[in-house]
Formats: sequence, structure tokens, C-alpha cells
Amino acid sequence: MTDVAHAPLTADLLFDKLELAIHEHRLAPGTKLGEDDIAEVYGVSRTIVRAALQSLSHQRLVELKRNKGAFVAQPSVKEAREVFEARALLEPRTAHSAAMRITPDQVAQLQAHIDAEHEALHAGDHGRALYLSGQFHIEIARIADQQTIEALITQLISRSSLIIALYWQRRAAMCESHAHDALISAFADHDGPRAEELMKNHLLDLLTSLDLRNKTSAPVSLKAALSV
Amino acid sequence: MTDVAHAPLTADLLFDKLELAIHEHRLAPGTKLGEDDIAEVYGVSRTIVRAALQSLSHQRLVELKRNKGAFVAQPSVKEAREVFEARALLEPRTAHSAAMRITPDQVAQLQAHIDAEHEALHAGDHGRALYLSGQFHIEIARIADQQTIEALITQLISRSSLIIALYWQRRAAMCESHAHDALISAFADHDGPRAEELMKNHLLDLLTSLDLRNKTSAPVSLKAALSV
DNA sequence: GTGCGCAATATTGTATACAATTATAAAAAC
DNA sequence: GTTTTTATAATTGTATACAATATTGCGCAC
Repeated sequence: MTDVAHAPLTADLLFDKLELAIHEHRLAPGTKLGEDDIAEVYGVSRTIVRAALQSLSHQRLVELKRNKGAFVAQPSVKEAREVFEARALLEPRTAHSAAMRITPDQVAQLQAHIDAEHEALHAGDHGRALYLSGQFHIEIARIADQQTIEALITQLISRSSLIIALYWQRRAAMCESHAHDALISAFADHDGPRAEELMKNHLLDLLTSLDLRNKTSAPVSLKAALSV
Repeated sequence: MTDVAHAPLTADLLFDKLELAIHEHRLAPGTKLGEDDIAEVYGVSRTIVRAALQSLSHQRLVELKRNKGAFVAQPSVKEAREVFEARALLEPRTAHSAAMRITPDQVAQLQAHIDAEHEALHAGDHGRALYLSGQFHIEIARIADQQTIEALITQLISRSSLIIALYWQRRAAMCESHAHDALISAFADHDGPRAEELMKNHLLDLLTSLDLRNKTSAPVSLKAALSV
């Protein structure tokens, strides 16, 4: 329990930490993010915390209620559907572009990504596996060399993580799916149309594997989740 | 020149004012937005200004350079292309949906929107006409009842406004186009495929009417542009 | 006269202090 | 015992003060 001198945490860094905590489901939807609490946990001033929370709210990971505070967002059923509809418009065509431009190096890179995903899964770290699974989709946009679309997809992936936290049913089953492996194969073949179709079906599978009737929220202690 | 007591300006309100100023091209790309300057103009503290600037940077209307300050964004040529590619993925399909669900009231509403646009144009207020023209696209997403996609399109429209400020060639010509009128006609007929096709072509027309070779930036005094 | 270096100035980054609002709990009324 | 009221505490909203960094301008050397 040695108190090492930390480099002063900037707002962007704090944003990353909180974003990751939400992506990995260590912070559940609905959890209140008190400014003083976070400030204490990370040893920074409320000024920094507020800036990070504002960024998170722009990413729709956090909902700011005036005079009430910040809470991890709880996407509604309608919002959940909308997010996947938006992804369905953006990602298949982007996968097509990526398949056409991808280099052998990038194929290997994607493969390493998937390996890490499977590894996390076997280690029982479902949160991390889910996070990596999202990053995979973002990588594709990066390979397509579409920074703008990449930023949009990043937002949607973030929110998808919350949606999965709220509406996922058969948690264990999902990650067994080899949709990502099939995609890589299409990429390696530079088969744009197949990549596009695979991505389209992958997104549909994801959506249909959600139970969009009841939400299974579970409030959680903040400081426990954020053990630095 | 009466100094009326203003209701204390909140960060969101200030965001709206600055956003509008950028959309209407009263603040040119590249203009430095000094915190003290804005704070003075609007009679608020730097705290509020910083929050608003942070929001604008998330919308990519403003670029924050650490220890340097905030500047109205200057989208690159690549960014310009990317923004329109993203819009091409989102808007045609959204127009399709809108055409299928639109009500007579909403058709009238859209028509009123266009009328206001033409009116601003005849009054010589090109900035406002451009702003309204952007809002038209956002209205379509609203009619499609897709709040998530609406938010994404809103971001892209914002950036399109900057792109037009930088790369527009034949300024007068554009607004004569009757693309929006044709769209309304398709909407009124509930002709989804036609609306989709029209939107696709409209976006292509917009893109090809840009000169994506040289940027014609023109720095401008801040306080002059923001005369409250 | 031009270029470099240092001091002075201005601007942004961060922390803290205070005000406003909301949540909590105790006490009084019924 | 339940409900309403009121006072206290806790939390967020905002402004300001101070620190760190960048910019500007002057003076000096060459």
C-alpha cells in the first residue's frame, strides 16, 4: 500500500479511465458519479472531474442532471434500437471499404486483436473481452481510413456497451460467436461485398440477441468499482 | 445602447450563441476564441466560457490547443470529403424513412422552413439561409423519428457549415438550387425510394460544388463578429 | 539593420472559496 | 403512528485567485 507520487491527472486521462470503467462494466448504468467522490479517488480537483464528466456526457456515456449530478447513462429501449440502426447504416459499407484497402500487416494486427479478445474471455474477464470486441469495430473504420466515420462509430460502440450491460441475455453465449473471425477472413481475401454482408448480419445478430423488453440494472458502489 | 440586465447566461446558452455565430459564418474558421474576450462580451465568467468551448470542441466546431486556446475549426480537405461520405451513408436512408412516416402537418412545416430559407436569401442574409438549409436536413431525421441519427447528422451539418465557409466556390449559385423543393415533393407523395435518390444526388451535388483544392480562409476580429 | 536572448505581459490550466440548490433528518402537528 | 414542516447537511453551480505556459516586445550583440 505504498503511496507513489502520481503524475497529475489531466481531464482527458480521467475521461479515459472512466470511459474504460464503463466499457468494462465496472460502472453499471445508473450509478451516480459524485464529483467529490471521483475527485477523492483520483486525487484531483473537482475542476478536472467536471471537465471529464462533461466529455462523458457528450459521448452519451453519462447523463448530467442539473443540480442533481452525473449518472452513468441508461439507454432506453428505443435508444438501443436506434443505436443499432445507425450502426447498420455506417458499419457494413465501412467494412467494405476496409476490405478493399487492408494490408497484410493490418490483417495480422486485427488477428492479434481477436486473439487478445479470446484470451481475456478464457481468463474470465468478460468486461475486457467486451471492450476489445468493441475496439475491433473501431479498428475496421481506422483501416478504412475514415476518421470521421471512425469517430461516429466510436460513439455508437460506447453506447452499445451500455446497451449490452442493460439488455444482454445469454452473456456467455455471445463471445463464442466467430463473427469476427469470419470478417477477418473476408478482409484477408479483399472481398468487400462479403465483408459488407458479414458485418450487416453480425449487427443483426447482436441486436436480436438482446432482450429489449426489461432492463436488468444493478446499482453498484462507486469507490469499489474504481479501485485505482 | 441601453444596458438591460441580462438573465445570467448558462453554458448551454452560450454554446448556442457561439454555434449559431459559426453556422452563420459570422465567426470565420481559424478565428481565435480567447476566453477573456468571450467572457467580457457576454458578461460571464471564464468558467462558463470554458464549458461552452469544450462543448463546441466535442461538436468539432472548435479546436482546443492545449495552452494555446480555442480556435474555430478549419476542416482539412480530407475531413471535408469524409464528412460528406458519412452523410452519404446516413441521410439517404433516413430520408427514405422520413418519407414513409411523414404527416401532412410535417410537410407543411418543412415547406415553411424552405420559405424562411428563401426569404433570408432574398434579404441578402446568406449566413442565415445557410443555417436554415442545414436545419432542413436535421428536420428530416427528426421526422424519421431517429434521435440518434439526428444527433449524428447534426454534428455533420455543423462541420459542413465550416467546410462550406472554407471551400465554397460559386456562393450565389448554390441557394438557387431547388433540391429541397424536390425532396418535399417526394415526401408529400410518401415516395421513399425517390426521396432516398434525391437526397443522395443532393449530397453529391453539394460535394462537387466545393473546390477541394485551396482553402480561402479569412481571419476576422472576434468582438466585431460577436456584437451581441 | 538583422537576429538572438531575456524580461515583461498576456493567456490558459488548475485549485479553491463561496453561493445556490437539493437531499436528509429531526421535530412538531394531527 | 403517520404526515408535514423546518433546519441541517451534503452536493452541485459559479466566480475568483493563483500557477504554469506561451506570446510579445525591448535591448543588445554582431
